[in-house]
Amino acid sequence: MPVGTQATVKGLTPEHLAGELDAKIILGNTYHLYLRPGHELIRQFGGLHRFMHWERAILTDSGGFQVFSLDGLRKVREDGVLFRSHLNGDRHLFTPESTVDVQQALGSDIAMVLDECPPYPLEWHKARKSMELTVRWARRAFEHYRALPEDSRVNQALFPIVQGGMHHDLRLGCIEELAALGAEGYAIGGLSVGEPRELSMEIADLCVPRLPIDKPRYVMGVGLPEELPQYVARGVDMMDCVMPSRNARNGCLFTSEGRVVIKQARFREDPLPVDPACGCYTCRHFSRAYLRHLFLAGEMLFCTLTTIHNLRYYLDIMRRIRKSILIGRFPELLREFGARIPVD
RNA sequence: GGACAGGUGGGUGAGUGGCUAAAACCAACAGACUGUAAAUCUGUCGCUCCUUGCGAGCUACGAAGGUUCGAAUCCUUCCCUGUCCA
Repeated sequence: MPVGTQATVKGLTPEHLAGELDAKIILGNTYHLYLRPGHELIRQFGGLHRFMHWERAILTDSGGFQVFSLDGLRKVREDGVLFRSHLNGDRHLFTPESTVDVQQALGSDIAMVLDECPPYPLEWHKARKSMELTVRWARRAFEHYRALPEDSRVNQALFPIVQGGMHHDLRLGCIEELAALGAEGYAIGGLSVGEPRELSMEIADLCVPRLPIDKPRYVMGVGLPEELPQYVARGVDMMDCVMPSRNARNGCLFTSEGRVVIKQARFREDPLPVDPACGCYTCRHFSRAYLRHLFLAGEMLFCTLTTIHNLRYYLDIMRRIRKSILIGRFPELLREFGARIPVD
């Protein structure tokens, strides 16, 4: 899932996303859209889809990640998270209930429960306390969500988020509690917070097989291109990551031959496309030398072209994975990406 | 011809006796980026050497000379640039 925090995947038009990239679903963010432009304004415009002219699916994150990333601008309490706006310092209380309401106003297809995304490393006792709070919040969110009046309720799935730090017993305990909610899908959160990559994989390996197999399983905030098949091999159905879009803007391109840091001097006169094996618009029409020029000149087209490429590269990997599964050749593809087949 | 102002590292530009191999910004080069406070951030950025140390040596603030323990900073002469006046 490409990430479009502020009702835009930075640098792209919805036409890029739906056409060239053929993305089926993108992310939005409750915290950011609540602060600006405001969920009521978006409701006025007929919801996030119409507001941003995106007809396909949208998943909105709850603001739980901002508990992590805006550490210092927030206070976690029993009733919710008290944020101090990063824009102007105003105080806003996010509760499990209000977060459901805001996402109802946004009208996303999948809403996420408010969770506490804790930092890494975190000792067992603190991780336990944090996980238990996340579980209580999830229950409250679901209670509120299910009590929404039928007539005004927007059709929307709500996913709870497994926490528990890097502690196996806490993760398993959390899964047990959340599974009882009978949600339409489940997420694993608290990864991609600075831990070693093998550890993210280890936790996914532990959690994913224990989540309901007939429901979408979503690992939040991962990963590198070569990790995507590995997560899928562990039973992951959904992933999102800012890496393809953010790195594109910063000049780091993912290719079948590894990373290409397009701003490097060695590409000054390079006539080749970013990735000769890629079929994206950028690779079909532009040289590395041209992209490097755009970067050095600070041209905004740079962001557009590189974001198209990186997202296409990610989404192509996912398309290949889906296809290989359908024709029963996923193990071969997994081997091609140099991954070991999981024990489970 | 005259009167002012000024010449600093790739660029802009601070610095007016020692804390200055010289602020800051830009450029250049390299690195980072994981549910986006990110078109952001970090590092390097005169040369050489090594035991890589808040190390040693050399060169450097237009040029040459001088004053001083010590000069980008003060003095003298010269060269150059800009503005204004004739």
